[in-house]
Amino acid sequence: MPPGEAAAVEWGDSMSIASDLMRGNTEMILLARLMKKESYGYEINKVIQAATGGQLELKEATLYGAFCRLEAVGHIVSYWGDETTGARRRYYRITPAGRQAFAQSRAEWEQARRLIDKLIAQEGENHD
Amino acid sequence: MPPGEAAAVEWGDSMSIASDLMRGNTEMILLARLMKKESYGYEINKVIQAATGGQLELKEATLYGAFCRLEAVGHIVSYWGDETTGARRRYYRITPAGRQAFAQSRAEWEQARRLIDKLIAQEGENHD
DNA sequence: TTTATATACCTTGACAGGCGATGTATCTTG
DNA sequence: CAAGATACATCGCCTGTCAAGGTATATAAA
Repeated sequence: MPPGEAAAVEWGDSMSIASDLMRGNTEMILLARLMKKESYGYEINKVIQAATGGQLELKEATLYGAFCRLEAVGHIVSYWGDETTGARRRYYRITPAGRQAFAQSRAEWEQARRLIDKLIAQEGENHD
Repeated sequence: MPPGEAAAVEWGDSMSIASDLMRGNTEMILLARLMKKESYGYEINKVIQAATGGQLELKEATLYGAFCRLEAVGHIVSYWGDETTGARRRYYRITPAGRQAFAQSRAEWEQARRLIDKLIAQEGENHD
């Protein structure tokens, strides 16, 4: 690792508790991207990697599994792009129900985040 | 629900995405309690409920499963209390390795939290 | 030409943590 | 005596993530 480069949170490798930390947030993160613009799986994953400085990369099985669940409950819809060159792309668009679900997810995340932060606060620790 | 009472995050019921949000944080939360003082399962769960105003309650199967894992990897040790009355209690004490693991977990949690918050930030949302 | 790399999607089986359900035992309160 | 609180434990299920493998097209290097 080049000096000065931060250690990535390697989702899925031995030193990572992180895939459990991500659990339940994957769909929210995807919806967040689709709030900004409709897009397709491969690009969304690249954008997430770029936005986090390479610290977060969704695995393909996780990514497509999440898209599948989101479409099944009507939070997104998909359609094939009309690319005349290169690999085909399946585009996703968020639905009104998806926007609502995102708002709800964000609220639940913020509540959970507050609770966890409260429970691991350092005041009063016993160092015997 | 009485007016003015906040809706609890009901871990495990139908409207709750929350048990997935908790995944991977259970052990950290238990270690956080044991940093403050050694204690036993039932009490720890009550303290967690009190500290979160009833918003978070670990299920017993979750609680004891987590203690079991923590002990298996040497992050806590357990011993039977010497109660002469009432139900027996299994007490837990955090080990030096457990303190180290907690510090690491907290760092990973904070990193994950930052990443998630960044990815769901609202700037630039597209409301077409 | 062949090979490798990037783009782009999909599926299968295994794994692990959380949960509902159930069981045990003791003590207190009505 | 029945009910509820205290206190611990276990079983099997469910679900999201992952490793591994597969398909196909385009471009760059050998």
